[in-house]
Amino acid sequence: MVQYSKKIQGVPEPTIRRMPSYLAFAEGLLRKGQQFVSSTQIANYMNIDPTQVTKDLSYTTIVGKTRVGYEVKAIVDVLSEFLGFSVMDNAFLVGAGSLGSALLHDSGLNHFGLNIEAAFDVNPATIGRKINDVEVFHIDQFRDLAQELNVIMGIITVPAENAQTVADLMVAWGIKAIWNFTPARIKVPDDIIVQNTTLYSNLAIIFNKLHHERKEE
Amino acid sequence: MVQYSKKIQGVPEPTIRRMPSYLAFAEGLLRKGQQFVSSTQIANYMNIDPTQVTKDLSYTTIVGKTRVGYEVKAIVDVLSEFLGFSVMDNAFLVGAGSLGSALLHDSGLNHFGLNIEAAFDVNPATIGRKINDVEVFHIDQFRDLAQELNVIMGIITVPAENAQTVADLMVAWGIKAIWNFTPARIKVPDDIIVQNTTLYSNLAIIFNKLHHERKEE
DNA sequence: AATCATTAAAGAAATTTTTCTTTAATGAAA
DNA sequence: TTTCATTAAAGAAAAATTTCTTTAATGATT
Repeated sequence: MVQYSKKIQGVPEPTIRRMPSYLAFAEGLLRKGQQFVSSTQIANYMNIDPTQVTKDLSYTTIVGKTRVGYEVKAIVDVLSEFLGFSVMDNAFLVGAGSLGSALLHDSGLNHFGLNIEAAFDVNPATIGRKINDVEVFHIDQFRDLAQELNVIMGIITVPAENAQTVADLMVAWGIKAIWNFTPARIKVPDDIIVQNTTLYSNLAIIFNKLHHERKEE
Repeated sequence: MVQYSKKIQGVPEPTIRRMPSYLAFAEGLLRKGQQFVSSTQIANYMNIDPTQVTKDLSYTTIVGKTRVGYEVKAIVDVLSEFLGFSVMDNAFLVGAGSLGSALLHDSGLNHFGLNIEAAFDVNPATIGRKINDVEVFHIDQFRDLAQELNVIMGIITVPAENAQTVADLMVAWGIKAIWNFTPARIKVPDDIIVQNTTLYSNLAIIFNKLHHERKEE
């Protein structure tokens, strides 16, 4: 079957996954006052191939100079911009349990362009409280607040069995993207962006390497 | 160049990433009393191709029955075993800040075979406290405790700039695997397993889809 | 009992991602 | 000034992963 349209100009997801680390590295170099950095240096830091770095950076407007490398400042500026870390987007978080409150405490999210406007839960013990200056509301109040505030992302940190219910509510509320931290997979309309982040997948990979994989010799 | 040895029998990492979700789905079905599940059902739940599911499951000992599907109980049992979720491994966590304490609160880790024996920090405010029954020690005490307890994994949840220092200590302490939650990349000997889990990568992917990617039409 | 529809499984093909190779540029050293 | 070594960049090749195709099995339906 002929495919008449696809993602235009899509940057590979593995590339995007690596970029925040390039950025973190460059930010560190910037603080240390280093002006240029070569793909070899970056690759060495990341334990990957140098051409991988140049390929990845070639998706942006950054250009390197032969025998010199890339300008550190340019990497920081262009990459933050490219990754969407330089504009602030608003989010609601549903599920103010342990993982939820950890995210509320994480200043890194703010640093990378995500502002959590409010949190929601059903637990009377947490409702009304403030976690790191973010107020926790009863989930029934979500609809009204979503109207007032310009919120485009919903973060799901409830138990897996409630993920779909929360997702349905978020879609009804007009949210554009959902960051799902449960192992459950949610069904949403095609135009809603879903990103699943399951910590346990990483655990599974570690265990697999520890228990199964024999070493290369 | 001829490669004389490689990973033997390596299961693709994307496969392992998907497996915890298969498992979570199967556990849900088991609770509901469903006895069999087809690859189509699983694929529909995951929003992936059915053959992907059969391929993934073919790496395990699970076999399906034509026109019936896979036995739910078998998926649960074999997958938990396969993913290493059915034996308990001990870990130390360094960095009892917001993310660190969230992990300490997360019962899911225990459910999936990871037991955090102790936590470490340098902040006097947290040292001596117990977080969800896990005691927080000063990092200097790590060496002694590592001797006593059979700990194979170290979890790094310190600020990025301290990641390498902590990793070096962990390696010196004889840890076999490191789960690194910072965006920094750490250098360790080849025989140490490192798994990097950077939340901000996921954020980058969402932003990229929100800001850059045009929809297919 | 015969047909049909659904399914797992295996292998082929297509796609995606990574690694390798070549080229040209240029700062540093001789 | 000339040579040398390092680098980015572009394209080719290789490797990994996903999707497609075919086959055979079998429960359900007629």
